[in-house]
Amino acid sequence: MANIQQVARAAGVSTATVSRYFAGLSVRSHDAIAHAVALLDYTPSPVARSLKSGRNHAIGVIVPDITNPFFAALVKGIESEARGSGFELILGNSDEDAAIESSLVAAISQRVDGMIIAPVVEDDAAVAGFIAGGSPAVFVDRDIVAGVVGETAARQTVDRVLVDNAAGAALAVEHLAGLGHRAIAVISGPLDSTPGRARHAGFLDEMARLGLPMSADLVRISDFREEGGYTSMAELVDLPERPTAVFVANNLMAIGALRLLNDRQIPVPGSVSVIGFDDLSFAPLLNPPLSVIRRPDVLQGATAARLLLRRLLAKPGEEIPPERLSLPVELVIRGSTSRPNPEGTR
Amino acid sequence: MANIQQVARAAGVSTATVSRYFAGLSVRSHDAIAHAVALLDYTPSPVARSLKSGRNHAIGVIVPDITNPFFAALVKGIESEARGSGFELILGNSDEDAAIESSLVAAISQRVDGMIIAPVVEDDAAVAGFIAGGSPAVFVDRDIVAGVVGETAARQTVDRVLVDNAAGAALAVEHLAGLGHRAIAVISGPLDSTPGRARHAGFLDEMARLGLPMSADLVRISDFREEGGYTSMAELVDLPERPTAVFVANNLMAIGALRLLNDRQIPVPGSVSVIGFDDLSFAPLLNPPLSVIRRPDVLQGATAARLLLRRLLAKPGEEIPPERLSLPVELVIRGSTSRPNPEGTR
DNA sequence: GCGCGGACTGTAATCGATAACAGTGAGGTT
DNA sequence: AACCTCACTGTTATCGATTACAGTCCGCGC
Repeated sequence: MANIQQVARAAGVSTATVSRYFAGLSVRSHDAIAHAVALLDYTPSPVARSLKSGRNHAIGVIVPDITNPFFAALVKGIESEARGSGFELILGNSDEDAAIESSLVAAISQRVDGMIIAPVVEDDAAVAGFIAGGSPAVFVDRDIVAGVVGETAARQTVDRVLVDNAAGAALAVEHLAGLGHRAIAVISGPLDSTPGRARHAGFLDEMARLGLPMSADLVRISDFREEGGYTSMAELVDLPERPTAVFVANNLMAIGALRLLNDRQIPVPGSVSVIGFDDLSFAPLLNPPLSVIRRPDVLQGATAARLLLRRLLAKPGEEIPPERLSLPVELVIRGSTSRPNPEGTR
Repeated sequence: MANIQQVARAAGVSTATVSRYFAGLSVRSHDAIAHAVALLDYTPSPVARSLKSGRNHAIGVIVPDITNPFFAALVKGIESEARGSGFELILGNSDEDAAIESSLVAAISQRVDGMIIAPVVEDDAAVAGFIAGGSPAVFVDRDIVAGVVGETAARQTVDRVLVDNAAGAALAVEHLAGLGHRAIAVISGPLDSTPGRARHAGFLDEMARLGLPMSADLVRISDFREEGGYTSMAELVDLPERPTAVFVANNLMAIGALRLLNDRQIPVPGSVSVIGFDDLSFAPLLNPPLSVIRRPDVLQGATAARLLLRRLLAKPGEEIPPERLSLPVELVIRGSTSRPNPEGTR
């Protein structure tokens, strides 16, 4: 690849003039430079530009699992928003592992101008360091909790794009209770994650508000993975008093739960109603079609990207107060939830 | 972030010595430097290193649609392979659009050392330029065809990781024919893509080999998207002589096709058998469970990454002959395929 | 004591671009 | 004619690291 010196020589000007040409300033030798550029197929080196300017024109995106359709949709939303602005995406997949997440953040923090992070846990020193270093970040599905490393810095320059997890969980409980269910179980995600905790709390609060009984047996804390949903559901159906309905706190665990019910040939919703959190494009085609709490996934990514780009494109000195957005969720009723079967639970 | 000068000053040595310290050479002031580095929290700037060395320690990954579970799995495979080697991933989503793909390649080609591309079409000048510039690339699902821009350069330095598309299509036909189907339709992808063409040809060849009748009505050329599968299936079921089985050449179109059948309440496989290409984690849970031709998706990504890294890590001057790997596919029989219903097609 | 080799070190050029600064020359004004 | 202004241009330092080259210093052998 040609460099600016070769172009300058070919056009008979200095490198400064070529640089100005690319900055859009008016230049006497405009045509000669254009000709030399075309001839040599020259593009300014982004690396050299980065070094000089301190800006990378790249944003880091860290997700726990790109094969989870929700995160894929999130990345798609981010991508479409970033592309137009000339920012590249550097992607990291943390595999739901906090240590990997940490090392990913450390590895890319000098190559990006900002990050969008859907964190595994809420306390990550590498993320805190990135933010403390003055770089902007946007948290997806992670609120800022007190007493955590880097909390102070985060309150100032970190935007958050959340969904109303608690309301979603409440919506699910309300729906099931409205159908007549009383013995409602929950398969929750890790409680040290924002969505895990918020959905769990939303579930319990709504159960209490409706005066529904809640036994410890009916509460399973799992891991947001398909296998976790599978084994948790196995534990629930083996209970002496099997629940008539289950709220599963994310999409992968819901798939795992359905798979267990399928394997055991337990009719859904005949014997157990199931409702998940996070929609799936193929949810209507499942057997039975899965009722879910849906959130705007692509939009959540696009919003995160927009908040980040707003900071990155701000004029120096411009103060931008951190945003905390909460996107609405909705109940999508399909075939996996129905009235409880009066003939008993088996 | 501190720079090498500050570290050098703090340790009382020159920048060259600090640089050598990081290169692992033996240095008298080892401890003083280590101390200064820890104190200042210094990490060498990857941008400055890139500029000096000409290597970016990044690989570009371009996929048509990250929300397609196959590509998500592919990226996961690439990611896990790249992480260990200290290479970052720069991701681009082309949205199945050749022009976007082109501009993505152009935008990142100076920021990466190599690319893994799952191309939309087979002829892309930007990709050809990247390769002609001496950078290695790996094609996923795209063979090198004669007469295309950059063909010559590509033959020398481009590895390919394919799957045996034709064999997969033949396997599907064989399965359906074995069940007794004769009127078998196909919903193919774009014929200017390698998998589109190879699966299409594999289908037609096997139909001919088995002596099964083939009418133009039964051949639909679509676009590998869910909506395309939906509309193509609508055309097929409206045919006066409705086929008893359909081979759908990718996963998203298969979902679309199932959705149409679902919407029209056409029993599967009672009225029409359906078999897809590319498995889905939730395929067993669909209604009915979808029979598919399966390929090793994560492995395909990991393999592509390994081939690319092998070139990137090679000693200068080392000649590496280009590989063309074809991974095996397998038939997964589930509930969406059965014997044709003798009572007719409706 | 002198010279030599080996181990380490500092100086300075370099990668490719940008931008502050100091010209340069054409055109207009007095 | 002298001078000023304006629009553009070239020279050069700079971003942060690496590395060729040219030392420096120490211990050892003669």
